[in-house]
Amino acid sequence: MENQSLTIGQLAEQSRCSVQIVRHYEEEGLLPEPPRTAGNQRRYNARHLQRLQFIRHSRDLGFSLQDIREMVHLSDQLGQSCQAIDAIARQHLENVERRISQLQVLRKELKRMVGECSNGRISDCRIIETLADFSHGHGLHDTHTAIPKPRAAGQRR
Amino acid sequence: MENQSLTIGQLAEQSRCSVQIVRHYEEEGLLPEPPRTAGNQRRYNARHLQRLQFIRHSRDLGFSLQDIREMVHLSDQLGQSCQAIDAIARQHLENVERRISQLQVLRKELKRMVGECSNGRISDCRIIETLADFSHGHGLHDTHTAIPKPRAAGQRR
DNA sequence: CTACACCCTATAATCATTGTAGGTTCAAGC
DNA sequence: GCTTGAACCTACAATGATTATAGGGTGTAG
Repeated sequence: MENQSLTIGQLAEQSRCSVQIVRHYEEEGLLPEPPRTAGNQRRYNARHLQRLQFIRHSRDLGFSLQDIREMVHLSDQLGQSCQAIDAIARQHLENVERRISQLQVLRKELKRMVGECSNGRISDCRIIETLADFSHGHGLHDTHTAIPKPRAAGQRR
Repeated sequence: MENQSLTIGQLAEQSRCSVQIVRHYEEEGLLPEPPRTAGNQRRYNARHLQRLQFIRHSRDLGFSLQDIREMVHLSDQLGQSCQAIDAIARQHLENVERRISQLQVLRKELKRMVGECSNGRISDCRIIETLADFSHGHGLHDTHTAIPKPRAAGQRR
């Protein structure tokens, strides 16, 4: 059991996060405040890393920080039932499935659009026409699903 | 050809937008500044409505305001080729398709997670375990696709 | 002419993340 | 022991699209 301490930079690297976002998660109450050196720098241990990876993985799966906050707090109470966590996950799964069907409708319309464009004059452009024409229902009108936009990955540092 | 003028509220209602967002689109250069009454209130005509519907439909399809700005400006130059617009649409279609496959991977993992949770104690919870376990690759790591989050619809006013 | 619904501008909040500015600390090499 | 430079610190602003709030002014029906 290697008990060595990690700098924030090492922690970030090992969890595919930016250094800033690690500090942000601490501020948001997702990651416990680590001890500091005499010079005020954060020093982390393996448990911090584990929690950060939990957060990062959950974000990859599209959970909101609010969802993750709840799951993290729930998971600290080991004796409790995990019904609440299951409920969050099921709710999220529903959102994902709704979002997938919306995007499939959308893909269909986009495909039709680009298929019909013959790269002619703009005055004849089917894309413009399609976008301007609002009269055909396309089932996209109740899109209140909270799938967060994926974060940029692989470009920290 | 009914040439009556619309208040901003009427325009918003007919295009399923909020009043605030109409003003915002004007500020962003997507919607031309309409004439005003002596008392400084905006009065719109049918062409404003048409453009706003173009914008709204494009947003429904997930185009960014930047995309729409380009398309709107391109579409004002009727003689030009519509290659550029086609390129924007194709690019967006690619983003949508990438996003769909990501979400499908994600759905699979979520389904497995909720399937394995037996609503027992948190100490045995498979969901927590799955989220904490970061070791299995799941192909979600390069998610820099710019599909905008769908706006809330049906709750303006 | 008075209500009152609707309009006006300006500014802040949302969400998750990145970027910037200006300063401090740690550790390696000399 | 001292210097250097990378990595750290805090604090704040920006992103993108939209909603919300505050504090007013306008238009029109009764």
